[in-house]
Amino acid sequence: MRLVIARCSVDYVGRLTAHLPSALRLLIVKADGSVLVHSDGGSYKPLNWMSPPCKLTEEPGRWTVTGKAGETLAITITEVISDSSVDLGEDPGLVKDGVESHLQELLAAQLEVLGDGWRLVRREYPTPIGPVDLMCRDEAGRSVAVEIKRRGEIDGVEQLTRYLDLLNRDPLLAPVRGVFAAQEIRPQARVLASDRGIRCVTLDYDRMRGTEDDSLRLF
Amino acid sequence: MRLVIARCSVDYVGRLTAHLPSALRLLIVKADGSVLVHSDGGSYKPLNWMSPPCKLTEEPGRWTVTGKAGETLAITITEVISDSSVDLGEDPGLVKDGVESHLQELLAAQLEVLGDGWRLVRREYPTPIGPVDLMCRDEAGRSVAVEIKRRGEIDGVEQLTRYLDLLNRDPLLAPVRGVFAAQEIRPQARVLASDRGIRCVTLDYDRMRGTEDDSLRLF
DNA sequence: TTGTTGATTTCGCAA
DNA sequence: TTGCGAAGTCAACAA
Repeated sequence: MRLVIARCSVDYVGRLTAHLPSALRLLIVKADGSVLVHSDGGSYKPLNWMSPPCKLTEEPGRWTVTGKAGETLAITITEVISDSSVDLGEDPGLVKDGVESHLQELLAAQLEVLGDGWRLVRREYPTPIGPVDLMCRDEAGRSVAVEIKRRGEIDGVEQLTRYLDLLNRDPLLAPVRGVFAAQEIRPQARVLASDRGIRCVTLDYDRMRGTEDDSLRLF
Repeated sequence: MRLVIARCSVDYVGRLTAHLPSALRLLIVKADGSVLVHSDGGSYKPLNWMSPPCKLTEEPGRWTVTGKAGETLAITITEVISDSSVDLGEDPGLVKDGVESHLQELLAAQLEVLGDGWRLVRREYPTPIGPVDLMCRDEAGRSVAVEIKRRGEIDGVEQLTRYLDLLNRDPLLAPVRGVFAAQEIRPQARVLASDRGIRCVTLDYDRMRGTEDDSLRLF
């Protein structure tokens, strides 16, 4: 990794055209050739960048980075404050926990959260417009489509509605009811779901994870 | 801006829980207190970070960054390779060109892409649930609502559907047809649009921009 | 302040 | 490889 503090102006031409007037900035060149142009603020997103795969050509006072699809990042450098390189080696990578797939996994294993006697038909039940998170049968054997979100918003209710419209055209499944399950459900989403006869269920992630731990402890 | 090259492990607890095993990484502390943890690869996104507003507490071998909503980023440092600071000053910021608004502008000026004899009623035609990108009349004077996206996905079709539902309640406009125009339209969005009687049009941005240039060259 | 929409989105999974 | 949905999305803009 190479770190350069320099006064530079930057021009990007690709999906869009963008220009950065001259100023002091941090330029990062990563091992894969990608380049980031950071200012001393904003967010984690650079002012400008080039994603790998790309190629950096260096001339005095001018860097040209060319991407795979022909995008170019042209950096004009008028003053270099510092320029250093360091070998960081491979990174072992990030370990995440707590995302939607885990919620889906937990709920699939704990269908009793939705109702006693419920059975799982399958996870990621395929439809022409995308997979339904969980397809179930309730205690009376009736079809239920379950949409799971970390945060329940209107989009999720729309998504479930589309699935239900489609699934209800299948005489082998119909009638199919809907359950919208999320860690947190926004009031607007709750209203819309209610209006469409969709049941909302708030999931307690910590408790569900705890239940999983408990069951593991039994062995 | 402060740049530190250090061997560190990182733990984030917030919306999710994440852990980074010990490795050599670049730590960036920006003027607003935000912290980025970068490895020598990936994209412009850091492995881990804390967005402003936040507060950095530094003890020997341990940084604790606390966000506004109580999220914490704990960095345990076992070896410091380098540690330097530099004042970059304010950044003049980025100037962009070529996004969705430009597509809308181009299509409004080249309605023949949609059909001969079409007329523009207005851009950003207002409705109670948001503006329709283009409201037109076709060669026979029939109303057409046009939704423009850079990439056409299901959400865009839903959006246009909501507009059409609403517009068709207005006897002065009804019946209103829909056109979904985008540089690239995803198959699922195409299926949904087709199912709802919405016409899909793929826009060639470079060609449309070229046409604009051609017309400019006439003067 | 809150909600909505776009993004040079990036990232990860599955077909 | 490609398509598609999620993201600690971020960020700009309107109500």
